[in-house]
Amino acid sequence: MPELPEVETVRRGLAPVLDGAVLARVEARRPDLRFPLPDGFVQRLTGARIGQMSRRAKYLLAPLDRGDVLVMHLGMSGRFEIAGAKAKRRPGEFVYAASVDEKHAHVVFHTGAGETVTYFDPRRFGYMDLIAEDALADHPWFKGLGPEPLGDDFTAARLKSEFASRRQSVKATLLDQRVVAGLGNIYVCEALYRSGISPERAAGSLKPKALTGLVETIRQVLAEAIEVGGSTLRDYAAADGALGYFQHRFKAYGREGEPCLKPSCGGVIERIVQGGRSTFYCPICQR
DNA sequence: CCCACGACCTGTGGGC
DNA sequence: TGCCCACAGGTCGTGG
Repeated sequence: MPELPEVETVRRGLAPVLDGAVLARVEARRPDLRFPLPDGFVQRLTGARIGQMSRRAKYLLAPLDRGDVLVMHLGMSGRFEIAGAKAKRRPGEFVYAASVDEKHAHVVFHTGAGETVTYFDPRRFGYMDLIAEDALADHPWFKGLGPEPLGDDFTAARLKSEFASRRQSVKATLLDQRVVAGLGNIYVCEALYRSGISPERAAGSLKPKALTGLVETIRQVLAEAIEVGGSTLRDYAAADGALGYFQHRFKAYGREGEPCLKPSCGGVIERIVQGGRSTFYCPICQR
C-alpha cells in the first residue's frame, strides 16, 4: 500500500514522538503480522531507547540503543496512530469504524513521555522484525534493494544497465525493488504518464533520452507527493492523522475512461492488467 | 536466470 | 436491504 512518499510521510510523523524516546511498555496483541513477530519481541523492545527514525525503500527503521534495529513494513494497509500530548487528533477518529479499527490495533508502543503509538493493519500484509544493526545491510530484505530514487545513486546510467537485459515491461521493471527501491503501483503509473512512456514497452527498449526523462520524472513525482503528505486512498494517513493530498493530482491512476489531461492529446485513460495489477495510461500520448 | 501467477488477509464498493 | 464479486497502495514462493 504505502509507497515511498507515504512511508516517508509516516516517518516524519513518527519522528517527533519516537526519536530519542524510551519504550516504557510494548504490547504485541497478536503473535504475528504477515510473519511471526521475532522471539522476545516485547522484552527486546521494552526499556530500549530509539535513536533517529529513518527509512529505506518502503521500510521504516527505528535503531535501538541495544544494537538492534526495529524494522517495520506497512504492507498494503498498515498505518500508525499517535495518541497523547503530541497527537493532533483523537484516537479512533478515522476511516474505519472504531470497532473495526480497534480489532486491527496489533502493536502498541508506549513511550516514557506518555505518548502512545499504535500500529493498525487490517489486511496484515505488514511486518516487523528486530535485526542486528551490523547485519542489516546483508539481510535478505535489504541486500538486493536498488537505489533510493531520491538519492544520488539513481541515475539514467544506472537505470540503463538495469533495464538493458530486460524484455519485461517497463511497468513491471520499475515495480521491482531491486531496480529502484520504493516505487509502487501508483507512482509508477504516474511517472510513466508524465514521461510519455507506454507501460507496455520492454524496459530494454528505452532510448537514453527516455531514460533520462524517466529518472527526472520519477524524482519529481515522488518529491511532489512527499511535499503534500502522500496519497490517501482508503486507509492511509500520516501518523498525526493528516490526510495526504497527492491523490488529487493523479493524472492517470484511477482515471479509467476519463480524458487525458495533456493539452490537445484527446486520448482517454485506459486500464489494463500487468502482472496481476492495474495499470492506468493514455494509449495516445504514452508510446 | 527470467517471468507470470497465485497466495497471503480483510474490507469496501458496485451491481443486481 | 442483502448477497456476491471484483478489487485494493506489497511481497514472497512456486513452477514453467
